[in-house]
Amino acid sequence: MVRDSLRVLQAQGYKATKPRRMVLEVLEETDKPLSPYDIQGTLRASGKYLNHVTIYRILDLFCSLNLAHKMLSSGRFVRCSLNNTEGCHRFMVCQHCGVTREFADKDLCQEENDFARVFGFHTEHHLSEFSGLCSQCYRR
Amino acid sequence: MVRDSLRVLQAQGYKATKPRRMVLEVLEETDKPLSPYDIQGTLRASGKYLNHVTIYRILDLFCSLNLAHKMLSSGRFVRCSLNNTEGCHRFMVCQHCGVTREFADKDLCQEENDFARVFGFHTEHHLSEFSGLCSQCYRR
DNA sequence: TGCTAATTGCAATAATATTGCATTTAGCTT
DNA sequence: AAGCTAAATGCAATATTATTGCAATTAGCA
Repeated sequence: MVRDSLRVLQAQGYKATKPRRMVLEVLEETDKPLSPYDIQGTLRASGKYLNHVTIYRILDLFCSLNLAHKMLSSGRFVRCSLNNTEGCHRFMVCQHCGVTREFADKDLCQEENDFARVFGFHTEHHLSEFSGLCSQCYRR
Repeated sequence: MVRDSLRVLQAQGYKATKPRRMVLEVLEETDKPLSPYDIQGTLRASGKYLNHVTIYRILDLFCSLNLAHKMLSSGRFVRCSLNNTEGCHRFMVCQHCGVTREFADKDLCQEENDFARVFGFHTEHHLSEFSGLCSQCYRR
């Protein structure tokens, strides 16, 4: 939660400012990726305000600390739910409701690396996004 | 090559226009992803011109026909080298030289799908980009 | 060679992202 | 609790990337 994230910030020498708390709260209220302007809109809707530049900078910082992740397919941001110390970020995005979940599997990562090695490629970082249907939307 | 791609265009009822041939040629001259404006620049350098809107539209079309692919990590475009009928696009991007290769592996795809199913997620489409070092750059 | 639908160019505008600098604030020190 | 200072934010300007509507052009057919 927000509390944990703030601790990460301070542990790295960053201040736990009000704007940063605001962005953290917005990110944690949803499991769908949000653009910087989405975040600004959400805040506005509850009578708060942050300049978009500030939001961009905060999101950059969060990504560098692995508190958030930028989805490649949409450029939107989700909070990072896992302490993903390895270079493997795997996301499932529901095409229908937009719900996004991060998950990790060391073995699968390793297999992917091995596969790439067959082509002489030395992987340092994986990014993968699967789109499909989450269990709820699949049922319908 | 360009010839094959033109055949794909016409088979789907699209015209093999001069601008489309120009973009195809640029894409096939390199194995590094190019932005629409990169493509415009390359053309300019050889005394040719295309409006950026045209390039955007051509690239959209190419992607829809699987003649090109938009890299998620950079938003740039590479030609599609594989007839990837399945929903699995896997790319290796060299961090050092930028070379990008597409490859596919049905088994790996299947494993990824199975893994997602454990979480109740029904995958329809994979996108994955590995960054690391190609064999040449790794040697140095 | 002419015709017509498809394609392209152009101008305007929207959406997204970045920069430099003045102002404000978190968190330390006293 | 008040003051200090580096860090963080807001603002204005601007850059970059992408999209729209419409007029002009062109590919491929008759």
